[in-house]
Amino acid sequence: MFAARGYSGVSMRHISQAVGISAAALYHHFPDKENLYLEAMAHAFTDKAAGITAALEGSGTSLERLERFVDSFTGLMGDDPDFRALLQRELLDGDEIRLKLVAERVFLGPFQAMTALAEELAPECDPHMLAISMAGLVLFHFETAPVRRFLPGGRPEHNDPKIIARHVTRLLSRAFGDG
Amino acid sequence: MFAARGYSGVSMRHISQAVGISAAALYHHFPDKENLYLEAMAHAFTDKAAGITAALEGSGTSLERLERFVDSFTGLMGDDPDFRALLQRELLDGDEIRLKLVAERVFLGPFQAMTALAEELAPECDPHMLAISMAGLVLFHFETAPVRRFLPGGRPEHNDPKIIARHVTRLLSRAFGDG
DNA sequence: ATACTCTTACTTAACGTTCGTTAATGTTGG
DNA sequence: CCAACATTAACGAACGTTAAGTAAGAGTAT
Repeated sequence: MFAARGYSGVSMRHISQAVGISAAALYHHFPDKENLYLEAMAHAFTDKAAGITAALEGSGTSLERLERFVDSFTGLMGDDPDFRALLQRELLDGDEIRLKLVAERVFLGPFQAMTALAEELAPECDPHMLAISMAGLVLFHFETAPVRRFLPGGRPEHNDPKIIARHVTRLLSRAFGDG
Repeated sequence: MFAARGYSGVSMRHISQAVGISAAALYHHFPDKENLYLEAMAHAFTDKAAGITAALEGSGTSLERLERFVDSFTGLMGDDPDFRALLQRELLDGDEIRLKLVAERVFLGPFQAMTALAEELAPECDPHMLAISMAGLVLFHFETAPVRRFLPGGRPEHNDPKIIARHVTRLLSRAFGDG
């Protein structure tokens, strides 16, 4: 619900109704709405990054690991749209404390592996920026899904994680493959 | 205010206080909150795309136009953070009608020019997907600004539109520059 | 086995605040 | 004088939250 409607778009009564208990009963389990939200986020974000990091840290050439990363990342975003929405809402609404927490607890591991891969792929490039570019290249295709259908050339298959992965892999391979 | 806090995070009384009139007076100018929001959006989105389209449709080689597009797009996002935030909020919260309206009124022009450029750059590539990739490559650097400072290698200059533009241009040139 | 308490999980009812919105009423410049 | 623009006051609904009470189960002494 937070993924779909945002923090202030979901009331305690909405949640209670969805769970099947009274609104007051929620306060038996969570001290207040903010803590409920934080625990929901912590639950949604737990173990999401493990697969990504594993794909990046496995064996193989840098191009093979790049392809595995893109496959793993697109797969994650395709499988869990709520995770992606929560993430992007947090980027818009999260205060300093929450963003720092998410950065350290969720992003740090995979991001370090991504920068390491970035340095292998393009040593003359800023690894931080290249890592961000790789992630954005994937994420934006999911982020724009609801509007792309109204843009010329938009087809349902463009929302298929496999198709997105192939496109992104090809693009990045062209840039860094024959380095 | 809608860019910073979202639709349900801003009340009519908040707006009235910011404008310096009573909440009731707002209803002299707008029939209700939703229409006020829609007019605010329409205002924020007006003429935003003209510069992008111009950059894409000018003269020069495809690589030159690519560079001009990236410069123009990063400049726009750097100059008007509210526009970017509203755009991303709309992608999260916008219903079908609103998204279709934004797609046709704001995105269609530049997106068509982007797909045309994409076809020149990489005829064997899906132009729709490549256009999205070009946009995402730029936007994600702005979107992640608040969290990148907590990630390794993050430096303030990474938020500089010029630096972002140079990075993205180089990346895309590597992919499509040498045929 | 019965009666007792204690804890856990829940209920209904209500608190005070804020929400979007409307009604009725000034104020004011052309 | 009148249309435009503002005001104050209030409406009912929804908000987050709290208080007080209840039903069910576990553990334990009698």
